[in-house]
Amino acid sequence: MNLIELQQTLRERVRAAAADKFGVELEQVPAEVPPRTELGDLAFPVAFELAKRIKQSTGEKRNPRAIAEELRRELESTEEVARVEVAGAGYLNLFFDRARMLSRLAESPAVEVGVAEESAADERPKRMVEHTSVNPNKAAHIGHLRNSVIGDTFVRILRAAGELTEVHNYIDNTGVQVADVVVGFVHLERMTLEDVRALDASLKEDYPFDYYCWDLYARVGLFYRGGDPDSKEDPERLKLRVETLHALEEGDNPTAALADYVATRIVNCHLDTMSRLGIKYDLLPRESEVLHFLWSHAFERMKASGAIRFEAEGRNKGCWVMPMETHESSDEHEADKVIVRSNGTVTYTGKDIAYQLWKLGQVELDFYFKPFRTDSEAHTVWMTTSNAGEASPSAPHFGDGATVYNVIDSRQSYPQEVVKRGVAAVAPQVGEGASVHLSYEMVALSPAAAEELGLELSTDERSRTFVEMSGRRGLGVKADDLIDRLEENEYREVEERHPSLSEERKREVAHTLAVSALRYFLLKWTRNSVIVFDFKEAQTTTGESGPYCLYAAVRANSIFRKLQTGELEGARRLVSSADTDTSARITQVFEGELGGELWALTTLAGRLAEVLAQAASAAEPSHLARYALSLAQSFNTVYNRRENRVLEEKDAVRRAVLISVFDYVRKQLTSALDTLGIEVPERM
RNA sequence: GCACCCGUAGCUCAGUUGGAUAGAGCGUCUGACUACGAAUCAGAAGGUCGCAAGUUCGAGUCUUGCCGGGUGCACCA
Repeated sequence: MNLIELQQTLRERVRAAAADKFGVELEQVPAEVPPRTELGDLAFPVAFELAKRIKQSTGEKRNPRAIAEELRRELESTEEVARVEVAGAGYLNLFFDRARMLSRLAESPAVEVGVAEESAADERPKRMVEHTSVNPNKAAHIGHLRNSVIGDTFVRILRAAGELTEVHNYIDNTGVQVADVVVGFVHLERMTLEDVRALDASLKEDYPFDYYCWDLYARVGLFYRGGDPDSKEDPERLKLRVETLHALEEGDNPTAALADYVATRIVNCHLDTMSRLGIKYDLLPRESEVLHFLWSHAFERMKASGAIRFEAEGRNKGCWVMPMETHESSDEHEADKVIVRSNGTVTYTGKDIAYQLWKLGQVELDFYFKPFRTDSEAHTVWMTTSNAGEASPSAPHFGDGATVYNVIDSRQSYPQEVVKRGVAAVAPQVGEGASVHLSYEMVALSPAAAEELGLELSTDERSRTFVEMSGRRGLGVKADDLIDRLEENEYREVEERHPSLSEERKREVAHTLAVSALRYFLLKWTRNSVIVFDFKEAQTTTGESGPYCLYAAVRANSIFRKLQTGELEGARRLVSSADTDTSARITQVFEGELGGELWALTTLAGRLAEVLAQAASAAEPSHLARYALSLAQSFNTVYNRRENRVLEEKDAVRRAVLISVFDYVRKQLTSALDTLGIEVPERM
């Protein structure tokens, strides 16, 4: 039995007792963790609610404390509960049987991360998570990292909470951004597909293809503005973009072939970048297939359901639009959203509705799938394809999700709202609840970080609290540069502390620490908070950081390396023995200030499953990040006390309790960190 | 103008479906190592939770109004 199950049992008891003794049917029984351990392990503030309900139904005024007293006896008969106190105005405070709980917790299996792989017989509703979705025309930047890390961590949380997931990284391979880079290659550099291939092959490791495109894209932007970054775009030059875009949508021509080469190459670069952070995908759905396979079918459904209408006159004459009544229109802004332009092309929002309908199993047509690439751990990521000849018969069953989570920055909340409404209008049976916009705020840089990455700042910018990224000003940080920098910083620390490690090991540890610093930094804030990246803050070991959490786990592990063989098993046997004398002595270990602190650590470690469930339902990875930190903090506090030194402990029972608690804590902490995508190294 | 998000300690932020004395980190000050790993820990100082009403046994949390900040409102994505 874990804490969640016990809580559930106790809730049921309270509910039954309320019905039995007071004739009140409670829909839910809120439970909470008391503010201090002295007040117990679990509290039910249920007597207040009952007093109110009794008064409502019978008019009789009952004192909450008296009600709590009556419920007390009911709860005390539970095996795991040592005693119950009525406190304050009527709180029911429960104290667990510490010896019994320790043996239960010590036996419980660790939360398993990522093992809940799908199988053909899996009946669980599928949670679709789309994240990353970076335009495949240049290197990924720091803002994309927040998207990917939030998305990937959310996937890990869902899996750890027992859910079935499918991870998508949408590839907009026929959009404006790809077209612009193609304009650069074709019109600025006068290159053919063969030239681009040759160029790609000639590029060195420190300036790869995605970096090249990053610069080329900036040059194209400048070209559209006639060479002046502050002037307007020249309509004549923009015609090249439109021509290119048309060629991409038509397909089967040299321009489209070049675009396909660029997009596919950049997708590979993005996958490489994300893979450095342990991020993987199941499927790469491409816009080209959404257009070819889904659009016409989805369009018919949208028309048939009345979700969209044709405008015969007015501002949107000739367009198919989705009416948005709740948004007031004004002279300047039309509230209705255009889905199909008057020239017959589809807007991004239109394609997104079609794609979302497919993800939810509401469009019957299907794509072809081909394996795109397989990583070192034999995980294959698939890609959609229009070419039936490439279709793999062994492709997994994609789509047919029950819920869709789209990790997209908060600036796109309006179009996401349109998509949600559109889907619900076409498929009322899935409704709006099936579409979740997992929005997050932007990432800026601290002035110190910007300068560390080689950006030139004005004196004004240097004095501000953060520097905003700006593509136009060239103020941008490539994800790989950022990760490189983090790894270099950590490498210096590792070299100083463990000069005897092999070069390879040092690099490995530095990499692990860098990933922990970056992922933790991106995850510790709630999603709707703007974050300011700073190397010092991310890589500190004394504050709220990944390395701090790792240090606690590494220290815990080092104890177990020094224990005698079999001692851990012996300790487990001792704490799980039913012997009343032993359990009395175990209970004693948890008494007093020192024991209370140890007990608080134990119950905190026991809350992982509960935290995972909350993080999953709130779609908020920062809950888990905060939990990991507090567990690491509590462990460090307990660990630091001289009285708690395991290896010096002479009393056999106390030693066994310390071993069991620390073993449980390190397991829970490791699971929590694993779920955050942070791996615990042997040394650091 | 309309919609969404945010105002909590000097700074940056947490705060579960409304619950007990509002918490962290940084910064400041004072302490603890020939170490089960000090990349750590302990202690101190620091708050009219933007303002004002309302609902409630109970409000940082819910409602309304105001003040202040951010974002979005294309036949771009």
